[in-house]
Amino acid sequence: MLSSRKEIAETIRKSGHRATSQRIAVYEALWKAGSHPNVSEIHKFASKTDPTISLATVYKNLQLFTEIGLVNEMGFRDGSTRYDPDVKFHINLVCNKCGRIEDYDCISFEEIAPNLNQRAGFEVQSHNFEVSGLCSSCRSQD
Amino acid sequence: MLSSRKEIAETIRKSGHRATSQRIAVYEALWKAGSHPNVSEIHKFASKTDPTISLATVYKNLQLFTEIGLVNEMGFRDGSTRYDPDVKFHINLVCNKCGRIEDYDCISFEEIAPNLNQRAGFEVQSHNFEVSGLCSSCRSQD
DNA sequence: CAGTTATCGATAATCATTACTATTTAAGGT
DNA sequence: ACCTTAAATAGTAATGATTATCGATAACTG
Repeated sequence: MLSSRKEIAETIRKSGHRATSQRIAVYEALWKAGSHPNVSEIHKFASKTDPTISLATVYKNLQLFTEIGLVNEMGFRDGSTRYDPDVKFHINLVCNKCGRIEDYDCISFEEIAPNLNQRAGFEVQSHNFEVSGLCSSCRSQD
Repeated sequence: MLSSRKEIAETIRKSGHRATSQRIAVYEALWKAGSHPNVSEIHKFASKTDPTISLATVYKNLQLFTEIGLVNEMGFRDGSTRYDPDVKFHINLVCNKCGRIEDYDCISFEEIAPNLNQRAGFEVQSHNFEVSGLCSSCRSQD
């Protein structure tokens, strides 16, 4: 996690892009907007810092952050697209009833698919491991 | 895989739904439409069997098949939703450049997250494991 | 500090998905 | 085989998410 605005700005510049105030607001909003926020949730939080920030700007910057590896963009089974600034490999447990997403730590990706790069010639850039079903609290309600 | 129409029809009826000709056409199209088809690809193939089948019908039946476990519905990073009649656990390697999706077999889900049900109280209904990056042929083009 | 050009805001356009409704049809009982 | 009836369908309108467009603005370079 990049904590200071200076640090965020430098990371963006290093990737060859301009460190605008909107970009920094979007990056900060990513962390404030709770776990696995979608675009409109991120926009809501970015608006607190910059009340005139456009939804289109949020979209474009999330795309940029995805390209430069600052955030993990994920498509879910229900069609929603969500973002996670925590790029560490983990399982997302998605409840089909209440919709909550819970992170679950498991063995490393290297243990799951050893030497994927050499075996399949595939260069990994990001992961999304979604497991959907029923969470404990929804199961006990029936 | 259910091969005969009679077998498909029986499976649908067992789930408490009507075995319509459109449903059977959608199920058969799922296999004919190549690997990980999206809705419009499935609709295209189902139209060959039933030229008047509606896109809305394809949507509704894919939803039904997902509910009764006949197909795996998956959301991808690029926002697309695709369907896989092969519900066996595997990794989908998605190339960010050419878009091709390649299946990759790995260790079982039980080995990745042992006793998930007991540990997290989570009842698993489906998986989608997406790994995106660059495939071997796109890498060698640079 | 001025010039260049990436980026922004606002909004229109596009695309995927869902909602709606009159009509058709599968399945069960006679 | 024929009714009955509720489920399912076709066609289309409505919705919602994402992308495209473009004139205005501001970040970086020298």
